[in-house]
Amino acid sequence: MRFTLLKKSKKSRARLGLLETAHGVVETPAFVPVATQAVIKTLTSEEVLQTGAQMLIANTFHLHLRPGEKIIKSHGGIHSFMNWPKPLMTDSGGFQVFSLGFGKDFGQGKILKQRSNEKIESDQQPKLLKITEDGVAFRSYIDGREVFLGPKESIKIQEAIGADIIFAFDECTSPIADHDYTKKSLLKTHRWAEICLKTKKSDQALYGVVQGGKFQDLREESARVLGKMDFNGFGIGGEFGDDKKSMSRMLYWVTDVLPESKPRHLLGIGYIEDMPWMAQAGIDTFDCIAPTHYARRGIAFTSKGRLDLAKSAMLKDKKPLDTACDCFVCRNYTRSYICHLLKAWEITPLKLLTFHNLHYFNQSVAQLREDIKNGKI
RNA sequence: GGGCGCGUCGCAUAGCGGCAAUUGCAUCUGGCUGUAGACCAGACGCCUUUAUGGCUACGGGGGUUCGAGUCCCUCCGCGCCCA
Repeated sequence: MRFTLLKKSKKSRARLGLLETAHGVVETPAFVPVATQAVIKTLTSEEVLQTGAQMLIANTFHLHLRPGEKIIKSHGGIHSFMNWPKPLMTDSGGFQVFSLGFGKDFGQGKILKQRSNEKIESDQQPKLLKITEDGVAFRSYIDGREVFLGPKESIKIQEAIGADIIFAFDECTSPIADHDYTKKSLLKTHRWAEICLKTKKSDQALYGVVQGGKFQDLREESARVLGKMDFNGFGIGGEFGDDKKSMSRMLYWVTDVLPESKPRHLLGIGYIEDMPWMAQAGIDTFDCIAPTHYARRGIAFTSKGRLDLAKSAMLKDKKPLDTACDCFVCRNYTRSYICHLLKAWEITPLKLLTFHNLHYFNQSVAQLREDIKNGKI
């Protein structure tokens, strides 16, 4: 993989770049749709291409559980398995340490939505999994068997899956973890990072993952320590504060320290309205489940905000999802029709909404690239 | 004409003497940011000083009982069977 910086903004840390991989070039900043189980739910790979997607991210933990990396390897890798010709990333499973661990225990996402008195303190363990020095003992949600994933295991699985860019196995920490817990977790993530680098034999690009939660000293330490390691790029993960300002500030701490020449991927963040400040903080790629996830809940993202197509009022609305959008869904279908299909419990509206949302997200980043090119950002 | 069965929140269901009353659908309102979830949570008789509060409620009327959606009588409506 090669990363080329085409332009650096004079107004901010925003940058325009090219990420070249064996499966093609990604123009950055780029949005990366989430294909957890080697599919963008409801769409074929051909349709995903038509949304303007440049790169997808699949998930090591989920693909390891099902169908297992051997099956994928037997197809010659994930690209041919899912018939996706363009670049691919795999997430390491580090997020599942959180989402199936403390995230589940406390019903919390990685963005603190409401203050609570609950705290995760040093040496505390989640209920459903066990975090040790060597990795994490998960329990499969499919058959209940124990599944162990550590830095070595994750890398070996990711090599078998065969994405262009893979991530180091990390622990994504919770917004309610205290400084002590976050620091210990961070040091372990750093030790795991070394093991990942040592384990990898393939020529895939490997990104280290910066952690450190909401704590400036830890974020900076993480960026500094990982930044000196021989990674091809960096993921920025973990919790992201409790409002957009603190999220943005947190990114500056990190991009201040990370080597400028290497690509940065912000893990799991990216509503439309987040894109500009993320780019301004120096983020090159980012993934987010929002467009696909919300689509299956009947929500369209539009230039006027979110639109809930399940609301009965939509049944009489003959406008397209977004009057400013030129995707095939907006050219050919009305809100009324999509509302009808949702109420009739048909599966097609989930596809139409997924397509539109992805198209809209990809259009928005394309516009962002234009804005950087034209010096607006 | 005779026999039997059934009428409970928009629809469908539970209930077999302590009930403003189960569940599903529908409806409404929230939530969702490296995806286990076409998901999750809440509301859904009316009123208010939102309360271990008041009122009105299980087809209509009457009765038994401290207490009835639940038992009895009767009427109305619906269904099935026999003539």
